[in-house]
Amino acid sequence: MYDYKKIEEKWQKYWEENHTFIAHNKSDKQKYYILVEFPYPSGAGLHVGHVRSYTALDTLARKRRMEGYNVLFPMGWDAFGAPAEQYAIKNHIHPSVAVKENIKTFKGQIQSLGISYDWSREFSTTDPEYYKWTQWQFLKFYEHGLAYKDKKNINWCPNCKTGLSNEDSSGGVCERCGSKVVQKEKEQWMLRMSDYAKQLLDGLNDNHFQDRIKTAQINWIGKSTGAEVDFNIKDSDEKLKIYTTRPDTLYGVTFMVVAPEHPMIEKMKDRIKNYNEIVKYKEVSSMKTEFERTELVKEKTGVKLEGIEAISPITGDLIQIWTSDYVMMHYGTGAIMAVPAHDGRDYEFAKKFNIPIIPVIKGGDVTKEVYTGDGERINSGILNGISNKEEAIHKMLDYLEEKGIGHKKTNYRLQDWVFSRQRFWGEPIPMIHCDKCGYVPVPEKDLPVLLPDVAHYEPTEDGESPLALINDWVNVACPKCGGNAKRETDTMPNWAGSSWYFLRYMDSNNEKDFVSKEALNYWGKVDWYNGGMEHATRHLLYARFWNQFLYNIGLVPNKEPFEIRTAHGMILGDNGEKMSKSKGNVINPNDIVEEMGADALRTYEMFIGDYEKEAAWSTNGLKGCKRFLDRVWKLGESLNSNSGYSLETLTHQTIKKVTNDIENMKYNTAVSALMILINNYEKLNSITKDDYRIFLHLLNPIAPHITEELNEVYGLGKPLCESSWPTYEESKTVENTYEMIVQVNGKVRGKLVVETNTAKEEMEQLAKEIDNVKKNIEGKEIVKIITVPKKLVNIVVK
RNA sequence: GCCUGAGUGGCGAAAUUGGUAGACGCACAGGACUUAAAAUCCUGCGGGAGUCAAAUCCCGUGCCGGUUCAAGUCCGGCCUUAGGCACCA
Repeated sequence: MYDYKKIEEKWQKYWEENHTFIAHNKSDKQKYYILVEFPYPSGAGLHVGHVRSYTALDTLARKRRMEGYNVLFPMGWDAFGAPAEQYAIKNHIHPSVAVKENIKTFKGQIQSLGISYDWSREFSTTDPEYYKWTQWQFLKFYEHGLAYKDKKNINWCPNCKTGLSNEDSSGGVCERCGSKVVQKEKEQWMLRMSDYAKQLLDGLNDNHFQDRIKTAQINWIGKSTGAEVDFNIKDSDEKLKIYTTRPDTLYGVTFMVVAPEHPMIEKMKDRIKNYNEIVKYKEVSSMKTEFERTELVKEKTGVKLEGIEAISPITGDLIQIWTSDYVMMHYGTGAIMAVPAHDGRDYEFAKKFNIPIIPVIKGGDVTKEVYTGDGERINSGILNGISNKEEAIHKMLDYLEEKGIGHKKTNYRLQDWVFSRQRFWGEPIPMIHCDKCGYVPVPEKDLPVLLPDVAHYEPTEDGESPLALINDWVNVACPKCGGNAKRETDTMPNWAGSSWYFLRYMDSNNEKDFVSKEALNYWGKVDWYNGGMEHATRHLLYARFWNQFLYNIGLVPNKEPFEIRTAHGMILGDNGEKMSKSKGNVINPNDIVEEMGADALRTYEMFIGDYEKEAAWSTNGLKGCKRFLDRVWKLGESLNSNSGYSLETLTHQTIKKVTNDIENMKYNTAVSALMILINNYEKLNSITKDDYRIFLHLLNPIAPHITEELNEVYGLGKPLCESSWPTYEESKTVENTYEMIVQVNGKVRGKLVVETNTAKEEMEQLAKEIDNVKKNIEGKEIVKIITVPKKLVNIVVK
């Protein structure tokens, strides 16, 4: 019927030659910045899931341009990191070569879809021209004291031979290879993200993220409010500082627990009679990963610190001190006051080790692990008789502060970002270590620190970066004293490059600066950022942290980088499972473009279901959308020479519906509105050119090729991409008549077409005249009549 | 355990935010065209009762209860499911 392939190629060429989608950094138009997460160009090629979000935001971008905005809609590549490296090792080619190949494949695939990206701004995070600035920004973190090196137990993947962030090792397994993560003590570069916990939390009020995304970030940051309280150690100047959210239960403390790594153990070494036993316990628990400490070990373990005791700051009672790995060193103060009567974990521990339990809240059920909030305080000194939780907490806080024993304290779960990876394929951390001067930053003029061109990049056995083996790269003169020094061989995590790429797009060819001030001021924030739910915590938090830092040191004009953040749902295989080679349910977008055309694929992916939810692929559903496009094509054969809209009301309704639906990401109902319109056109013998043009225009952002072609073939006007988005008149979306519903006791007993402006009294009159209604109210008493204009009449009878 | 969502025909899903439940599409069935098939077009399509056919009636949005003239929508309590957090003090 028509050669979609030819048509798609033709219009893609047209857009390219006419620079239709090139964004300009100077314009009288209002700016609008739309961003979809850039892909990781894996060897597997484009996934139909990519097509969903790219098409969705492309639809928005095309509409915005037609609405008169200067739209920035860029695309690039996130290509550092383990997958590219693994792929390269497996196939015995250099990662940079593999990345280039993969990018070529991806780009070709994306271009065949007709997404309106501004390709002039394309870059890869692996381009030295780009990672030069990633390194430069790392130096800014260092300069401002936010990058530091610290020896600490890190999550270590024995298979990938690299350190992992908490984010990358959740569940105790390596996110990439699935191996069991172990603990390893290593010097790591860290970014002080925990300093930003409050700003990252507060900033969420300054943008419009979808609630589920906002909630995920709030949970991740993990704010909790409570108090820090000092317990004196008997016969010592030492104090044991604890953190609690329930200072109102202070009278119920019967023991204390410190984390095995708590520094007090070392300090009190001489007084702890069973020190050897404690050290042994510490060793055993340090072997366990966080995951084992929290998930696998059901039974509480611990050792009492013999020889030292704490003193309750409010009762003066002596309190035994234990160590147990159910207390974490990195949260709060690494020490807790245990209230076994009202905390499940403390209760378990007390039960096992026969420690006394003192209830302080009436009705608090210890066996059910319940912290009963409200209930009368008993055995609680100054709090006795109070039954409101908040009141009790406040009273205790006031008391603690007055006596100088404790104070209010807010804690966050968010930790510092482990920024080192012992890999080849990442941005080298631009630091030099000199025995005399310590760590010295690489001078700006020497950036970028390029990755050396070598033959081997497999990780080393001892866990050092492969870069450590390359002597003439590692050995370097100290920039400060000129003496012998060594380069840092750790590289940055994959998340580094993606933490500021949205800024670079504003001015991606700038050689003098990471982005020019003018470009930053013009484009400002990303107006609409879309990406996967899997990035709602990590990537999104890192990027916000990075941007907030740049803002705080005066390098970018906005504290929050993204105004709107949305997330698409995954596309699953036709069996409802995640697409994977092993399950044989992978759909290759290339094949679909080949067989049905890009427009059919795009239309189907927009029609498949709620954009935010996951959806199972259906080839039959795809065929239905192809059928729809064929009917759009055929509709051109029934044009008459009249002008104006044949179906004025429906046309205005459809313009309204499609316009609003695209804004609300209700693409599925936008398509269905167009299906309804074409169904109605087909019932007419012929339609006008105006009818056809408006229809093509509304469909254009979703199916851009076929609509441009038909617009040209029938000489309906200038290309749609160069025309203004259709507008509707509210008054014309309203029908002259409507179907009035008549109910008796809430049940539909009749329907009647009446004029839209029919008065209430007349509606009631007409309602009572319907035979079936008469039948239903006959011989009964009318209690009342509810009349809703333009909708219904409900007669209530007894 | 805590925090978000979601649960509607055979299937993907709609429902103006309290006002005709199932739009639109798929699948299926019957018919037209064809030597035939595909494609295309027309008709039907939640379940049940009723009828030659209708009209009409009953049931139906995870379960139980409530508010209301009216509930998929609001309230209370459960169940299932997806995601986030989690010995976090």
